[in-house]
Order: sequence, then C-alpha cells, then structure tokens
Amino acid sequence: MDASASILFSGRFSFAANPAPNLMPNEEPSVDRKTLDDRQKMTELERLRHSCAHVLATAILRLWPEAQFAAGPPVENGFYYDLDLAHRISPEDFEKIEAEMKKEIKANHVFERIVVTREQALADAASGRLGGLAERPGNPSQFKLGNLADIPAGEPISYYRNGDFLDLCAGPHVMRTGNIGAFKLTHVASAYYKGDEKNPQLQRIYGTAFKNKTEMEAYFTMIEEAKRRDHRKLGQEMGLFALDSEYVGPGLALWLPNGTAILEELEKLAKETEFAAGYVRVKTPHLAREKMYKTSGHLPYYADSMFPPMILPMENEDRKNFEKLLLKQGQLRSGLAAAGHQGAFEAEDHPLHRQGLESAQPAVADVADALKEEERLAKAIGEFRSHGRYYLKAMNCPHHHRIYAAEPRSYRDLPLRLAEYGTCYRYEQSGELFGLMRVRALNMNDAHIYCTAEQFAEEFRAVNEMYLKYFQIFGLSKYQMRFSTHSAAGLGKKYVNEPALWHQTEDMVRRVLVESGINYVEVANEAAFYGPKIDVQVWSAIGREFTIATNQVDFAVPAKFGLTYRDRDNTDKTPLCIHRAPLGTHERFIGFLIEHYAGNFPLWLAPEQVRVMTIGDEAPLVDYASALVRELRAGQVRVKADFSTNKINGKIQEAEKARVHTMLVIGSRDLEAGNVSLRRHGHGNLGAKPRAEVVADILAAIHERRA
RNA sequence: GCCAGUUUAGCUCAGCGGUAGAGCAACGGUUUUGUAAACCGUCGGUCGCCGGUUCAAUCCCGGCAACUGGCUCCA
Repeated sequence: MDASASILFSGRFSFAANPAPNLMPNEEPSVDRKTLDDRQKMTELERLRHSCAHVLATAILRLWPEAQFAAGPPVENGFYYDLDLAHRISPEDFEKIEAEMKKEIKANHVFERIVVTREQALADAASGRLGGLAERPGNPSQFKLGNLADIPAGEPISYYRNGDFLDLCAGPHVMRTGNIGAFKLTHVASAYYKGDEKNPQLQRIYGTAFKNKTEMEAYFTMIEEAKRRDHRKLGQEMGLFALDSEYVGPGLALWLPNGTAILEELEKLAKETEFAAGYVRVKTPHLAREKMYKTSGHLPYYADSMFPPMILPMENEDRKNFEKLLLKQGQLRSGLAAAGHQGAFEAEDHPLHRQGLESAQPAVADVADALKEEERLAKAIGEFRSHGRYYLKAMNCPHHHRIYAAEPRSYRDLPLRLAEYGTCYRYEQSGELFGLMRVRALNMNDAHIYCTAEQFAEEFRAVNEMYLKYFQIFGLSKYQMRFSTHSAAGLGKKYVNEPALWHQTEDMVRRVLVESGINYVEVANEAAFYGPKIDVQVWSAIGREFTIATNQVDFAVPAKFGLTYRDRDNTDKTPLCIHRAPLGTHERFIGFLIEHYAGNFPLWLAPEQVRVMTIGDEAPLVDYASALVRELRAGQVRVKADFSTNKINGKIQEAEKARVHTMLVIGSRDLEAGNVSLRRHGHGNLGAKPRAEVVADILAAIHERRA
C-alpha cells in the first residue's frame, strides 16, 4: 500500500475515493486512502467515529496506562483501535471502558492539531508519549515509531491532542470530544500490525458511534433485522441446507430437499441461458492425477488450497519397474561419488535406493553423461510417484482443457463454449469457513470459452451481458465490477511471466468494459496467475460483501496443455480461454439469495411453491383439493397438501412460518363455487378466485420467473 | 492457520460442585374448523469430546473438536 496512507491507518480502509454510482454511500468498496488530501474528504460521521477511536484509547489508558496503540481508523459501521496489552480485554471490560469514555466526552476536550518536526515526533515516540497520556519511560511507542517510518520525507507530521491524550494522527477530527453523541463498544478481535501475518498480533476493539442516540438505536435495530436474514439462520429454519461437521466435515454442505429445489431451479436457468448462448454441456469427474495440476501450473501456486492427494498403491509391474529405477539411481549416485562428483541430489528414502548407494560401483567414465542419466532417472521416478497421486479438483478448467484436447480442433469449431455445473473442492483455512458463503465443496456455474484473439472481445462482452441479464432476474441492483490486473513485480512468481500477453489481454478487457459502458474499478496485482479477470462484487441485504461472479482471461494454461486449433492458413495456433462463472457457486449464490430475499423467494425459486389446505377433512372437500394438488403437480409445481383437522388459523400460521409462497384455502363455499381462496406469503388473504384462473396464473408466474 | 468468545433436548434458551428445566417441534388422543397457534397427554438430554482436581464435575482446571466475531487468505 501507499506509504502515506499509513500515518495512522495501517489497516484497510473501508471507504472509497470514487464511489461507483450504483452503490449506496455506506456500501463503497474498500480502497486504501492514498493521500492526505483524500483523508480530508472524510465525512462528518467518519470524523466522529475516528475521534471516538481516540476517546477509546484515552479511556483504555486510564485503566491500563501501559497499553500501546497502533492504528485507529473509522470503518464501515464504526471504528476500531488496535492495541497491545498484556491484559486480554473481554466484553466484560466494556462497561468500565465505556464509563471512562463517557467521562472524556463529558469533559468536552478540544481536538487540537499540532504540527511537529520528524525529530520531535521520534523523540516523543521514544519517550512513550505518543498514544499515551504522559511520558512513559522505558515503554516507547513502538507502533507509532513504525508508523512514523512509513511517512514519506517532506510530508507534514501532525499530532492530535484531546486532554492528556496525544496521538500521532493526520486527522481530521470533530471539534470536541463532546461532539460524539452516542457510541458503543461492540466486540474484540485480533489483528496483525499493519495487516501483515508476520507482524505481532494486536487486540482490536471495535465500536460504533453516531451523532445521537436515535441514530444509534436505528443502527442496532438494523443489525437485529440483519440477524433475522442471516442465511445460516434462515437455512436452518427453512430446511435448505445442513452443515454436519461431525460426520461430513467442516465446510461441506448437505443440500436438504428444500435447498435442492432452489439449486435445481438455478441450474435450469443457467442451462437454458447457456443453451441459448451457444454453449455445450460437458460432465467431468471430481478428481484427476497429479500430472493434471502440474501441467496446469496450479500445484506450485495453489497446493495449499487443495485437499492433499490420495495416494494409490502401485500395481505389481509398476512397483517392480519403480524399484529397479531406485536401485539404479542409488548405484549411479554411488558411482558418481566414486568419481569424485559431489552432486546435490534430492534425497530418496527407500531401501533399494540405499542399497544402490552402498554398493561399491566403479567410477563412471563420463560424468556429464552420468549426470544426464541421473536426471532422466529422477524424472522417471517422479513420474512413477505422481502417477498414483490423485487430487480432488479445485477448479474445472484443466478437465475442460482435456475435453478440448480430446478431439482435433479447427478454427471453424471456435468459439467452443464448454459448460458444466462442476463440483470443486478447496481446502479453505478453518477460520475462513463461513456458512454457505465460504465452503470446501462447491458447485460452480462454470464454463470455458475457447476462442481466437479476434473473437475474444465479442465473447467477453457476451459474458458480461449474461451477468447483467442474471442480475436483472434477481433484482440485483447493487454490484461492482472489479477489474484485476497483474503487477510487474509479481511476474514469474504470482503471475506467469508473459509481460506482453498481460498487457495485450488487459487492454482487450479494458476496451470491452469501456465500450459496453460498464461501470468498473481497476485494481492492480489481484489477477489470476494466468490472466486478468473481472470479479463481480455484490452486497447482501445484510451488507456483507461477496464476490459472486467471475470472468477471467487465460492466455497461459491452454498452451501448457498444448491446446491448438488448425487455422485458415493451415498452421496450429493456441486459443485464448475465458473462464466464467456468472452465478458463481450454488453455495455462495444461494447463500446470497437467502439474505437478498430474506427467505421470501419468488414463486419460481420457492422451495414450497404452493400449499393447498382444506377447512375440515370432509370427503368432498378433500376430493376437490386433491384434484387441485394433482393438477398443480402435473404442471411441475412444488405443492404440498394439508388436509388435517387442525383449525385453519393454525394451518395458515404453519404455512406462513414455512414461507410457503402461495396458500390455497378450500372450504365448502369454494367447493360450491368452483373457487379457491388465495393467500400469498407476506400479502395476506387475496380472496376467492376461480380455480382455473389461479392455476393458470401460478403456472405462468413460474414459467416467466416472475419476481 | 492466528487471537478472543461460545458449545445444555430437533429448535430457541434457563439453571447448578450433590448426574437437569421451560416454550416450540415430534408422537398419541380429543376437536370438523373461513385466513398467523383449539385442548389433553406422552416421548425426548453421556449438559461437544478426552483427561485432571474432588467423597462427588454439566459446573473448577487442562487438551482437542466444532461454531461465532475478527485477522490473514480467497484460482
């Protein structure tokens, strides 16, 4: 990150300099604050929250004068301050910390800005004065020293002082501590200093602050509403999915019948849309040999994120050949040693290899030849080993590449669009698992488009248009396209070392985005290792930000697999590949939809679309209702019957709680008139209507995927 | 993976150094009903797992696991 941003705020900023118009003000993407000028653009509320962080530090120092502070910025819904303190602050401490904060606010101290020289700042940090109430001999402000080091030469250095508390800070602040109308500490967490895993872990105290109590109460009411919409809670209530970590494993979701209904509706939508867009469907296994991921280049980059391989025992003949190689290798190395060659070979731990090593081999005649032979043996041994290793696939692309390779391809076959709802497995770190949003087994709305450079722009544009079409269906208006490019520094490490291709493809993507008038932000150094990409970020109704879809260029991996097509000029050329997943994964997309709709799905997605209930269970009523159920079921409607003798109020309450989309009540009056009484979840009783009309409308609404 | 917190019946949650309780759900009856709960009864728990302290542990201590909130990460 830019060093100037680190004066006080070493962590991540959660407000942007250039908010995209389709975003709500408090839903801007997180972007590092680049300059002091940017900082002056802090909103009034952000200043207030930032000031409250200083008040928090003041209070903590009153209780624990030895505390060392690092960074205390405003964040999306409040603020935090990172600190180092032997005492572990727990929520039980909040009350007394808040009491001290109230005193500081009541004292109504001025936030005084003081500009100092670097020498002065270094001296104050050394004495422990910075981020303290007084000088603290023997307890220098170590993190402030670290922050000072990040301030570029020539940039002004400023303090802010409220009462006794003096902090290195670029500001800005509110005028007085008394301007903080309402605040509350919310939780403790831990964070690495400057966000770097290698740095010490600090305690992070989070809080929120508002101009007044009313606004704060509205915020907490909103939080309560958000908890009700949480996909984990709704998922359980509605019987959508289960996470059985004991028997199945953490992050491995089980789709219950209700959730599967949604999942299959999404697949149906994707299949229809992709069919219309000229995709063909394929189906591939969930695992592949190690060679696949060595070739694709994924293994060196992503081995940590893959489940470890399963290792198959070798067949008899293979084993014999393998052991012969090991013996031979040992002997060869022994011979090389006898010839005085001290090669640094990879150690092999095998009895036969050792037996070879210990054999008294005559010195080799030609060391260069012997080394060549050694290299060949080592490679062959590696291949034998690799042959029996299978990995669960973390991505579908290599399998699709092999489908491409399964037949000779002509330029006439391109673009070739291979689509699959592929199941991938990723070994996400345990702490990163999160309901359905971050899982270890995922069903991806995947496809790979193989095309020529000339076709690329059109294909890429079509993919982006498909995204927009989907977003419209789901009434998704808040999203942000994020264009991720490479960094020169990462070439050969994080990114394949093809600088010309990077620039070429990045230009192509940028042009498509500009020409389609798509609103996007460009971020450097976040591309995939094989090419630039566009991620689509959405904000769930709860305000959680997620990458829901992705559209990536791949100019590297097809070549690694030797994929070619025969062009007009009768030469073989390598196709470009577009990886795209507009609906992301079922897990994340449905998790998102649950929160988006608060569990109140439109008819076409609702797990239980219709429930037919009778008032009483007398035979003619049940016959009439049964016929209705059969008719709906014949129309592929997910319908259930409740013909029990419970009171109609009770039946309705049950159906409402289950969020059944459409409730059809049938009593003797309806029977006589050939009607059904219609009720919709969230809309109440809509009155009696002719049966045929209601059925036709239900079928039409499902077919049209009406919102 | 790291820091902190949490884990009691299918769900939501009480409770306590002397091996447990409510509501809802489930199940069995009774009830024949007009748009968000009719009534009665029954069942249900190795108090996350393993170990320690104690005459006695669900409760105190330690380890592990899972979950939650963050951090780091996210092809």
